[in-house]
Amino acid sequence: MEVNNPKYNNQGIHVISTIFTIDKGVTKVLLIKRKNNPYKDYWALVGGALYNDELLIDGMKREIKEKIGIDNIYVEQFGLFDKIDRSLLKRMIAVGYIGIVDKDKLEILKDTLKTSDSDWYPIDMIPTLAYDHNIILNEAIDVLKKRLNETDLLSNLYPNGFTMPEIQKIYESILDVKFDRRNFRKKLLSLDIIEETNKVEKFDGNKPAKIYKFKDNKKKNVL
Amino acid sequence: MEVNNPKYNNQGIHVISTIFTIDKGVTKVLLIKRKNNPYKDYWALVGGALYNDELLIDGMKREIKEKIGIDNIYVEQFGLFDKIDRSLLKRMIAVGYIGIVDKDKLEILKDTLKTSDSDWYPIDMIPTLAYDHNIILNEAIDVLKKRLNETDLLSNLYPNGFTMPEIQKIYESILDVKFDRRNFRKKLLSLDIIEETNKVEKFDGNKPAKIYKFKDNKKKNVL
DNA sequence: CCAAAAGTGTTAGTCGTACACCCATGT
DNA sequence: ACATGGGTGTACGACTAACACTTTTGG
Repeated sequence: MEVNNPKYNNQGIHVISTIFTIDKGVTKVLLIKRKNNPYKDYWALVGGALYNDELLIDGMKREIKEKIGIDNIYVEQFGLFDKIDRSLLKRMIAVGYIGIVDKDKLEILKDTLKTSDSDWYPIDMIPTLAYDHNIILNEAIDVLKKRLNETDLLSNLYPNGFTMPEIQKIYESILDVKFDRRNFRKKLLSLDIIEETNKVEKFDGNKPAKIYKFKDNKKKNVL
Repeated sequence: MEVNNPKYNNQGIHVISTIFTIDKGVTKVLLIKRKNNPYKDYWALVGGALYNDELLIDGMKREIKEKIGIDNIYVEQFGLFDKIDRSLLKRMIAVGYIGIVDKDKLEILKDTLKTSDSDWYPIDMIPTLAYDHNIILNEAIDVLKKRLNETDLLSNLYPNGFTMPEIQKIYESILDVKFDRRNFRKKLLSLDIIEETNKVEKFDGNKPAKIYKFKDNKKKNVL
């Protein structure tokens, strides 16, 4: 390889995350507002340029930490974005990541070195984003639905376990369908990805719900 | 983005293909022998560095053309390989591609500008390859099996149509299982990805077999 | 008419889907 | 005791898997 060959000496990698949450039945994605050019004051997905000495996943986690202050959330790769002019300064290839979090358990930074704001946007009310981030987000939404039963995406959401009604509402919100309670329970149990704990969650005036948790060896990755 | 920031000013993209064929029931992959350092005289997968002005898929097809002389075969993305030291001259991220071809219908070059040999290797008899190509190949073999029914991977194999026994042998070779003839036919027809032609293929002394072909709108991509 | 390989239909089991009643709790 | 929401079982239809005989051809 000729290291300085101009045909390929001006390239870089972006790592871009689509971080979702379910807020009262509405699927939302986390956007940040850019402080600097290019795309100053545009909303954007959380991400940035990979460093030379980082694995992709580590660069992604660093960017998430820098831009919204959150440590170590589980995200997984879902696609590549290679339009030649998607970034104007350099030839940048973007690697897309997906994660799902419980927004009420996190403290999202509003203002950082490179961001002036952050907020959760319903996925059907997304403004024009920086770069090709609208394209990345749309693909992420499709992949999110396909991955629910195949990967560990939901593992961030309930670190302390969940009840059947809770997790069913998550599935229903993301997939935009309704499931029969009995069949949903049977199906999820039959997938061999969750297990019962001996705890229950009590509500005011209701029958307590059993708490389940995801098995450790839960799901296989896909990409 | 600070274009010359040393944290990320020395990166590049590899496009690497795993091109499979089925040879008398044995799944084989195409390897080339490298003419130059690094890894001079090692066997390797077909691939190389992406140019700045190319889409990934176009760079992949250019590399396939340069290294084995084949035009325009169908390949699809299947994964990313990001080990920090996978290439020593630069930080290189590899994008893996998969394709399946009929080796008897192609004229594979043995000697090119950068290659001194090429050959088909059974996937359980692979030598030590250049770079991280053994890792890439192993992952490709897994993905190949999962994708058979989901994508257009088989479309290269039979541009002029195929008989049920032919395509069944391909499935059986790749998946390493046996199917019941009746059930295989029913299943493939039920997938709505193939259609009957009015042609038959005659064999010596046997009942002629109907020729089917893949529908144009056949399958959806996955990655 | 024989050998070789292609074509076809039926049955049993499994999985997914639809659906209604009982149970535990707090007030 | 009642209101609220959680837990459970059964019956039907759809899909998957097992299995053997008939058809067409060339020699």
